[in-house]
Amino acid sequence: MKRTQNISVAVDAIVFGYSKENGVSILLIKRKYAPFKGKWALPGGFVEEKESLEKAVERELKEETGIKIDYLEQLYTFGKPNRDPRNRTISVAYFGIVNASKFQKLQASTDASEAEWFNIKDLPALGFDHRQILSVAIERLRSKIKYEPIGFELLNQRFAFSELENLYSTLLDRPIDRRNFKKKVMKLGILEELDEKAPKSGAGRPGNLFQFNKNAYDRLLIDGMHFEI
Amino acid sequence: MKRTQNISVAVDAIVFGYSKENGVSILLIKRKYAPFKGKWALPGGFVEEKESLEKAVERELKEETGIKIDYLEQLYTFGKPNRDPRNRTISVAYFGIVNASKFQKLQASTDASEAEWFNIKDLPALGFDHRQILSVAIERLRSKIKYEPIGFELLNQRFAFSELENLYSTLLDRPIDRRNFKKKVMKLGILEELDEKAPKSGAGRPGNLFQFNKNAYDRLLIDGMHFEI
DNA sequence: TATATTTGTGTCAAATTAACGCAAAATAAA
DNA sequence: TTTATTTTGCGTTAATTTGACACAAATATA
Repeated sequence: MKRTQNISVAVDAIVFGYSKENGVSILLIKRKYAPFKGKWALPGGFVEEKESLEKAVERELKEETGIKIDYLEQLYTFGKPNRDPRNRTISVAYFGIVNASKFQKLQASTDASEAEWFNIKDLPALGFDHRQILSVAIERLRSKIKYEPIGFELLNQRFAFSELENLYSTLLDRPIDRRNFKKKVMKLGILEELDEKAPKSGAGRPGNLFQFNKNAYDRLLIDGMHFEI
Repeated sequence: MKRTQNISVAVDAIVFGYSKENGVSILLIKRKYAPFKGKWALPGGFVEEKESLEKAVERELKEETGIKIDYLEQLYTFGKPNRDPRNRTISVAYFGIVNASKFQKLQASTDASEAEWFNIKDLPALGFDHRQILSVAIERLRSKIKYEPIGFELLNQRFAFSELENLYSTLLDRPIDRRNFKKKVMKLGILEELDEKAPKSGAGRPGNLFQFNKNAYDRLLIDGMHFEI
């Protein structure tokens, strides 16, 4: 077969993080080179000859942000002919999540790096078609928490129940009934309640810590779950 | 930026069709050239320089099978380094549906062409990683009919209710209660019952024709629907 | 004409959901 | 120290939804 094609293949990563104080955030980098030099954009870059797409994402994330991802799945492939001003590039976008502890860590060391977290409600202008990619990712996150316990990936391994509640009501952008929510989540059987109390944060009765049971979750996925809140 | 990459970009199409007699089927072509010459494979091919990915799928489908699709959405991008024996190729796979009338039509003119419908339970050996792509597509179809009325795309515009019931029970591979199913579907408010009777086919009381109301469906999508059967 | 087949319309108990009440355990204010 | 205020844990109850069936009506077929 003759080679007449001249299309580049890139990957981009939309990485979500969460904390109660900063809300749902995504990781952006400040571009060092043209095009869009100095502008904010999604971390990503060109795929190397012998690496898989996933490896490419992980490599780029490490290079550009120093972060190692906790959850990664393919989001969508963007391929409009003129989305890159240089030459035609199709980008396979990946959807990633880091848990709360890593999210906090990067925040502390942000100054040195060119990577920064931005609350999804307060985003800067972005290069390329990254704004559009981001919209697709946010939509995916919103719908995903309704049928997969993906929300747990955003928290630490052990968390207070109110953090989970807070996360869901932030993502769904509406109040949720605390009592009914807890009943529903517990009935899924994927959370273990620990004896330990959560570290105190302000007023109120201290609650137990909870943790996510991965095995129970995998069993659930086989049957298929629906988790309408 | 230096061009060091040498990756080809292709699209593949998984096109579903349905009829009561032949069940859920997908469209395959017999390859005319190496690699996998003479083997069955998904329709598809390399993306041209200035066309979008969707246009590429539509073009390839027309060239290879003569069919025009009724529903098309991106499925997944497959990019393992050695999935094509020639040189590295990533393939953006698309998920398509044709409605029953077109499905029948191709069947009639199959002999001349190299395209053929295969029931998804009785598939031939496939070239490349197309078997894996197919699995992802079938999984998508199975899960999609549970939260989007995508099943209607597989039928004709006007259909007997039993055809819909039959489609769902075929796809879900289990019996469904006809009466409860009808109640649930009708409550979605996206079907209109016509005065006309369905053309008779065998014994039994003749039923009304139904048709899908696209406007009502779009309204429903905004709120989000769940359609657990 | 009797029988089998398919469609249309219900019924009803069980399970689930949504809305809310209230006491217990902590901090914050008086 | 006493009294709010806040947050958690554990309910109750009515309304709704689901799942399992019953049965009559309209047609083809034996």
